[in-house]
Amino acid sequence: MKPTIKDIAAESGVSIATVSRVLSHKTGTYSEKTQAKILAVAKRLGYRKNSTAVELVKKKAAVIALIINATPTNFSTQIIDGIQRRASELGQGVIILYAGNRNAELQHQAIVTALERAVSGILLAAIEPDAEDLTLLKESHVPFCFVSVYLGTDKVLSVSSDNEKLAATTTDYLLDHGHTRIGLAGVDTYHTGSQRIAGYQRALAARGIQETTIKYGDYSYESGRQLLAEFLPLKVTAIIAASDMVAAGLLNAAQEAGIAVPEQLSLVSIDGTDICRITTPALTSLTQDFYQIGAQSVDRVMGEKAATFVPVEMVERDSVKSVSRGG
Amino acid sequence: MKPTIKDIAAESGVSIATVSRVLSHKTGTYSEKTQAKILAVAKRLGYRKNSTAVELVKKKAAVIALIINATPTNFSTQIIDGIQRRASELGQGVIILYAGNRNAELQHQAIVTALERAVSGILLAAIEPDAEDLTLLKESHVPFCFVSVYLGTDKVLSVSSDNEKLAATTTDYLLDHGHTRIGLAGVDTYHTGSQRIAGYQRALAARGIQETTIKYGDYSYESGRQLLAEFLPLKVTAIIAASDMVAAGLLNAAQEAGIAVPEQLSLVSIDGTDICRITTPALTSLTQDFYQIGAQSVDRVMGEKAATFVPVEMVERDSVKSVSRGG
DNA sequence: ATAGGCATTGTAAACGTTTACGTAACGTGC
DNA sequence: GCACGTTACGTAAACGTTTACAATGCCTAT
Repeated sequence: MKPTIKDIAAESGVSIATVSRVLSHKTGTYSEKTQAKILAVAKRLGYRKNSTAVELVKKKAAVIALIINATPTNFSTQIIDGIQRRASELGQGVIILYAGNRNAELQHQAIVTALERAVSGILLAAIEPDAEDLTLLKESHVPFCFVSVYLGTDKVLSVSSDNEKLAATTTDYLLDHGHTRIGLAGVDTYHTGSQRIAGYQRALAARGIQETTIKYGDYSYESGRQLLAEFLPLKVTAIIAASDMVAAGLLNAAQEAGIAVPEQLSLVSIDGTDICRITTPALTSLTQDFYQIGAQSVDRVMGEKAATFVPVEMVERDSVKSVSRGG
Repeated sequence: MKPTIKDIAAESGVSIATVSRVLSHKTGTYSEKTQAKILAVAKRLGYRKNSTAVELVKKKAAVIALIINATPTNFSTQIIDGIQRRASELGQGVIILYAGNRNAELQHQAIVTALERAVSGILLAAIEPDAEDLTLLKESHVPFCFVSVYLGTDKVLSVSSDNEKLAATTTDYLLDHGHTRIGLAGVDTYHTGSQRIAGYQRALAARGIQETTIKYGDYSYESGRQLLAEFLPLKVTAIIAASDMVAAGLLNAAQEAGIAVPEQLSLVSIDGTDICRITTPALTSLTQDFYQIGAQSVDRVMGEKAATFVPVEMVERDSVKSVSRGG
């Protein structure tokens, strides 16, 4: 049987209270002599604390729940990495709960599971909540934070890139390189997609361009492959891809169709993961700092100082060509 | 305050024992009438069970701990996905603990944390344990299983590809395409690397080839980029890359050096993730079934039937050229 | 009528901690 | 020598469940 503080108490001739105080470092409440004695006995017995019991009496688990879509995006590892490290620094464990694929039922279930465990915070990565979930979360009084999704309000905690600004920056970049017929590929119809569309349209409008070319998708490689054909008749000279995978799909489809990138078609990708370095040509990208997004969301949910928007960075590689104005 | 079974009991005029029985579906121990009454009250009060309390009294958490290296390999999401789904089917949650980067201290800490939580099983993904950890795990009497690592013995549970056979198959594939000067790039010096080297050497020896060309690395893109230069003087016509990322590194370095793939150099990658489809040319790969590796490791650790080795598959794409014998 | 069995419920202990409160011993200052 | 403070420790309740065991009432067979 696993030894408990009771065993240590018996063995060292003190009460369990004293053992508990020593083992949980309540300094100033015990003598050095007893400390040494108890520590020695604990070690000899191979004692290991029972977190469950601690959590029960403290009514809080030192654990952050991360709810995430089952379809693993290529950046989720970076987010998880950031969350894990920062959580670890704050003495928190991380429990990951999958929410299926935009499956409302599973999503709800994941939140309930997190609540049942009395976690210290809930992180929702790339999840668009429905009204019921939002109510459930609010009423639970457990702090929660959306990760890589901004609901357009500051009433709810979230950490992400500023999607609107990000799309505007990318559009401006292409405009500055002389492109005027610019497409936007693979965005969805939820918050993230809408914000990017807004930024894209705003940047174009600022230069007097009303005409926009938006093709919806699901951020996947397949999505990019399929979408290329839809852009061809529209004579765009550049496309902004909503994700690295979409960009890779567009790129490969273009190459198969005999369209040279960047000579005949420029491509900028939003995300900037390793994927961009691997393709030929390497993809110029508006790179998001997913590690920071993860790390700061932990700060957010634990009540530490953190920004809502994490800075992005334009990384130039080989998929964009400058065109002469009016060319 | 969150309602407990005590509140429900008071509200519906029964004892907490009855409430517990109804809520945990101990069918046959309560009447339909009481069940209906209790369920109604529970719902009205917004009752949610306290998993911590349940775990304490049951002395087991319905949770599997997954210990994983901090460096996220590009296949870890697939493994995690497999683990998560199968665990969910078996009614288990998943708690992920990062073990740093081959950091013995953190690795040890992660195991201790898992033990403190009284998890129902421990999964160690892509982790090579030291002797102390192995002892700790064995003495804990918590079932544990290595994932994507085979320690070369059946005394310890593990689920992975058969690395030796996998390397032999890949080598045979290149031999069958007429290659005789075949390199092996990016393997490590631990179990996985050694097993692959053994398979590679065995396959070559079977055809009377004693000369081998092995370059060690760490499975990364950078590793692949650097290694190419070391192969050039050796006049190999084909290289087996220890991972997709190594293959991508080799490929891009080759393209920069003006070496055409597959015309002047053939490449086969071990792993077969999405990366292989994205590069130009697409990489022929010995594809591992990481999802299954994850899923079966859960079965393993939960005492269900599962195989140690998960089948692999040769997927032909565009990075291998046939050469005429003696050419 | 009575014993026995069954269905249903209650009582209370247990799980392994933390911690409020009480207390004993031992100065210390007067 | 006494009040008082401090240090070190013990007692016991509490956290929210599960479950062994006991108890009750009712039904049935004799």
